[in-house]
Amino acid sequence: MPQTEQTCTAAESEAADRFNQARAAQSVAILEDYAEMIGDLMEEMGEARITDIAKRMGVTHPTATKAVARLKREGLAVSRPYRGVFLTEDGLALADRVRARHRVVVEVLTALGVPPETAELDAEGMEHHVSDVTLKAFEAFLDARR
Amino acid sequence: MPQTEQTCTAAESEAADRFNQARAAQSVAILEDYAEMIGDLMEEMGEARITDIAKRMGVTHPTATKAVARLKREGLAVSRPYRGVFLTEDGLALADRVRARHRVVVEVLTALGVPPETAELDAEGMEHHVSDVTLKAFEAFLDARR
DNA sequence: GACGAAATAAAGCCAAAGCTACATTTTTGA
DNA sequence: TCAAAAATGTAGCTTTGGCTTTATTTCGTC
Ligand SMILES: [Mn+2]
Ligand SMILES: [Mn+2]
Ligand SMILES: [Mn+2]
Ligand SMILES: [Mn+2]
Repeated sequence: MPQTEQTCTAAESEAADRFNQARAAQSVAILEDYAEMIGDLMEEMGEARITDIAKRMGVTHPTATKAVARLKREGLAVSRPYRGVFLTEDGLALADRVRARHRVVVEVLTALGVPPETAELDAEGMEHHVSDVTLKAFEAFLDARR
Repeated sequence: MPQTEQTCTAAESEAADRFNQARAAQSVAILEDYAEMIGDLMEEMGEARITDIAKRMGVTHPTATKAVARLKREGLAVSRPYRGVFLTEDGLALADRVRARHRVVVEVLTALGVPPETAELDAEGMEHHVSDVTLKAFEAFLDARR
């Protein structure tokens, strides 16, 4: 039977889909940034202290504590009171994926003529909205021009 | 006198700057999306009704109402109770800038081999983190390959 | 070992952005 | 005309991610 029921137009639902995807990406952006950064600190210092996390993120330490609580709740990190924070296996995997994507985005931007410092700044926000499909395209583009 | 005072390392302050810029961009992202979208509705229908705004954004109407309240507070829109929403001169200028940037981002993505539908989806989030410097680079890149 | 400094925790405030539920106004059409 | 439907407003709840302030714990040093 022809489905003529329609609660919204095509333009409406397409736009809504776009905004919903952008919102979804944004809701994990902070998790991604913290995971990547805690991974960096673990690499550099062996562990990630709340103070160092807060300094790197440019926030106060209670804010960092809350973010770490969310990471723990999502199974991405572990920590005991007054001790350092450590990524779980899942957290490490996320950190690695995010770090690799970050690098690709920066490389693409610089390849397009964006100054390196600007590329770093813009990539920090853009990266979270780069889907797997787009990431593959970016990698192919970079490979092709070597 | 040599300024040896240092409250944080270079790595820390650079990272913090990056995250602060990303946060700043995010805080205006929703304003930008609503402004662009209300501009579209004004073009298509002469005015933007709360119901249509909500449908396009994929949110409920109270959420749309709150966003419009913020636009009005920031001098980007005007409206009277139970009537349509209209962009101010500032709001229109913002909408035009945002719409142009959106198009450039989509074009760059497709030029890099991203499928059009994916480009539209990803651009909706990425656009807000594209600085003026990067936008200029994007435009130059597109111009060069014509 | 004790004490001061540093780090961490905990409590609570705020604004933004989503939602539901309900009240009110406007529009539509019989 | 006027009653039902649609649109809009309003109230209030939740989560998130900032913040400040205050309490507690750990650490470094003498
Ligand atoms: Mn980031
Ligand atoms: Mn990053
Ligand atoms: Mn957008
Ligand atoms: Mn857009």
